[in-house]
Amino acid sequence: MSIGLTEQEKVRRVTLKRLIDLGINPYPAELFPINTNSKEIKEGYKEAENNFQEVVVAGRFMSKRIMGKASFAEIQDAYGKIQIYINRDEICTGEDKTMYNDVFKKYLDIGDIVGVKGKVFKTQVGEISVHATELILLTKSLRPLPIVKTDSDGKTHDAFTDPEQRYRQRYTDLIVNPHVKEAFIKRTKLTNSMRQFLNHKGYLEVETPILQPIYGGAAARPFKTHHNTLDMTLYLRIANELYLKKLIVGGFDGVYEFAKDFRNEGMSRFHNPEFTQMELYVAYKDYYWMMDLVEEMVEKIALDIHGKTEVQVRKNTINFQRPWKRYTMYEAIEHFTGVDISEMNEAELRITAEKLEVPIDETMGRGKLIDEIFGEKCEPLLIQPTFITDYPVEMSPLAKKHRSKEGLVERFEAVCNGKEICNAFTELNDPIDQRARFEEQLELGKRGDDEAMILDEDFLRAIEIGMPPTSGLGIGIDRLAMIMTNSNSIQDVLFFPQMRPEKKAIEMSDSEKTIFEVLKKEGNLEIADLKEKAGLSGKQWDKGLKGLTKLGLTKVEVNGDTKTICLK
RNA sequence: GACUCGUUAGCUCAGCUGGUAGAGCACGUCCCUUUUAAGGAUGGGGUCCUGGGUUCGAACCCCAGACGAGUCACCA
Repeated sequence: MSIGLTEQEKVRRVTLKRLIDLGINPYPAELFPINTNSKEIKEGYKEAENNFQEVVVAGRFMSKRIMGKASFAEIQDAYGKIQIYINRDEICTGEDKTMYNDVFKKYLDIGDIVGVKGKVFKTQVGEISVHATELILLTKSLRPLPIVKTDSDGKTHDAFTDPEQRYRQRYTDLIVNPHVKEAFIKRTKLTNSMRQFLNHKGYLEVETPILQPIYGGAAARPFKTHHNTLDMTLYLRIANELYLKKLIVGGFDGVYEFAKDFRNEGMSRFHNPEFTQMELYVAYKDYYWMMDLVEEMVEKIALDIHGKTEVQVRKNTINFQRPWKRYTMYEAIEHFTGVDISEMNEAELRITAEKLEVPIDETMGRGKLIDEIFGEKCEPLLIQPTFITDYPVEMSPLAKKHRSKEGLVERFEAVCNGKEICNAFTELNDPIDQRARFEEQLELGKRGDDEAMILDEDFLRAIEIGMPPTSGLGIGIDRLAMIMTNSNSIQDVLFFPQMRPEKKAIEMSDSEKTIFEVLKKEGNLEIADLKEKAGLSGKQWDKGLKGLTKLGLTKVEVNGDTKTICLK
């Protein structure tokens, strides 16, 4: 058998061959006509009615309990598990008992996908089961699955928990860890609920470019790529804000997009290089209006997913019921630190930050200092959903200046469970001001801020043509999904989180290669001769030769006193 | 990027002071007609993450590295 397979994998390949020899196709092409599933059966079966008497189900073999001529097995389909009862003389009506004795008992393994025809009944122990009349192999599994068992006390044994393996082999994770599937179903409910809400309001779902010649709409480092035909640099979008605003200029009065965005930055349990945001732009609205919309929408999402507005996240019960608390940033800082910073200049802020033990540095301006104090002293304490409004102008080059407060913009974030979940503005539509703000960003860029925004002439042209007063929103779908599914890490709400590449499978080690090369060049050699020619240390020599023998590449021929190493 | 912890059978994990690598489940063979973490008997299965070092001898001690997790830093 092939090198590198485990014993269990070899056994399964032998089994596969036996099945083929028996004329059973382990990978049949034709459709399998299932007419129900585990959930329907468990919920709908009534002993008195004697219903579900001709069922056809299919799923993955998850356990097998053989007791002589009768057996129980469990199959798992998309909705859960159901027990199958198999009796030898019913599966094999004639004299030939191969189907039961060999195929079922020996050749069907945990992990195989099978179809079952039969009738539903309740066992003596009271478990609703399918009494099989026919068993059909639909797919042979060649790799053993981790076996997770739950005992009568509900205690789980041998759970498949290693995060690395779970993320790298999400398919396995999904098979053996039912709660994982639940979390992803909730995530999809979330986006469905949001989409339904926005469609109901009459907004248009759109798609905008992911490959962009100029990246913009946020402050972040991008991924860079190259288009061969046009011979130009393209960037994976870090946001889609500017494109959506161009559509508002074009005359749509409400557009939204569920957007995969890409940021070439650090990874953590809150950050993945690609993540999903929903951005929404609505004409003739301002940020107050948008706050109402966010409250309404997120409350609905919680209701759609959980049937109530309260969501348990670790130790905290978060209640999304409207209305949410609203603080201006100044109010929030005063509330949590007792310090009123609204009238402070940069020097005073610096002193305040130091008093509050907020880490700061020389390069920080007034806006950044305020943001640092907020981020350090307020944000982590905001567990219940809370709107924070009116941010310093320096940090928001795309937001409109506040209608009445000097130095601030009309911007809000919703903070929940100590983390930002959305960001919204009354959008800046004054082209003169917008150009000036971009130019300030250019200055920052020249001073070394590699996340400063780039001036986008096409966007400015659009704004000059005229964008109606508009309110815009960006809401982090992954972060919201983490809260709605009580997940501690973004990796738990992404099917395939980004990971370092897996280590390559076994190849020849250096010492093995050295010996192998000598043998290839010189032909078969006597053992001492080979050792000398290889020129390896004792340890390496021993390891290398043993390794080669194990890989099945060499063998030792003994002839009297001389031992010769041969290539196979 | 810093610190801490981890990496041993297909899975979950033990492995004492450095002395021939273990358990449960899974797998192979055998027994058993309503069981359920089914049971009983028996057997096979290992690059102890990788590479160096110390040692008569390393899963274990030392050094370097890989991968992962957590905390912090960074992150509009």
